Amino acid sequence: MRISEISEECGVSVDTLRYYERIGLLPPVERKDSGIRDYSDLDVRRVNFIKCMRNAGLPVKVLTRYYKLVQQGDETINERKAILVEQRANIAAQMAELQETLDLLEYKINHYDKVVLRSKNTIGDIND
Amino acid sequence: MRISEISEECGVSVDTLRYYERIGLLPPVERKDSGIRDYSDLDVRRVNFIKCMRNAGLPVKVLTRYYKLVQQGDETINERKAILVEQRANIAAQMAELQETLDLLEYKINHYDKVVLRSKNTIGDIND
DNA sequence: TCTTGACTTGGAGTTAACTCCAGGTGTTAT
DNA sequence: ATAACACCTGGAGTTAACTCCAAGTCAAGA
Repeated sequence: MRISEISEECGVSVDTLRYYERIGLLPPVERKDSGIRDYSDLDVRRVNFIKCMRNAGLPVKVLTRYYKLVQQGDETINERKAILVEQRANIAAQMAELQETLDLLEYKINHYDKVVLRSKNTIGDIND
Repeated sequence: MRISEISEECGVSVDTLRYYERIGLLPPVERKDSGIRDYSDLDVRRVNFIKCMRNAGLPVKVLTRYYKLVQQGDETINERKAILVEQRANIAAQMAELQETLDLLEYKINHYDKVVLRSKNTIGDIND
């Protein structure tokens, strides 16, 4: 699979794919004789996973560390799991914060609705 | 209120407060005769709001635009509300993505648990 | 064969949002 | 009055994560 294809399939730019490889987040990708990258199905799965994690804001560094451990084999299973557990906690915390913000926005939007309604009859208040 | 106080109270660094003022996210703050900033209660509320929104990832630019509109008065109420509504949608979408990531992490962590258990009796599998 | 388009590399540039610094001024406690 | 400390400014530096570029190579169709 050529780079443009995996890029398309995973929704990650070709520049980003090469960048990930450069920094070691992706392993050195197989090449054809001509030197052109030839991504495997495993690569596709990995890129998809990375994309999902990046979407949630996991730092590239964390993912890189994770895959370094994967590469080191079974001794690192506990450490790997610890990373995932930690990131799960981070995301849960982040969701709680988003919910707070959402509530505040809800309140504000609601407030605007009231002001807009009121100002049809009386003089509008300033609100911020 | 001095800058270190509002910084403490809102959990925003003094550098960031001055930075926000420089870029127009905060209005020019009142000064004492000596030139030292003197934040008002309104400023505190605004900084708290900004902090909450920044926490949720709202870009500084969006917040700046919002406050420019606030400053322009009541004609901009609909536009302001539209910004809030849009951001609410963004956050909701973001939460959905986080949930997906959370589910995937849950699955993986669970998978690790199984592998760890299994490897107590048999030979451990590679997992990634 | 020639052109077109996708691929390669190393390195430089970009963006957001801070964060830090040097050099200077003001305020307060002893 | 002098030391210590918080404040001021303009500007430079930092970090993450890309994104773009120039100059060159390779493969496939007219």
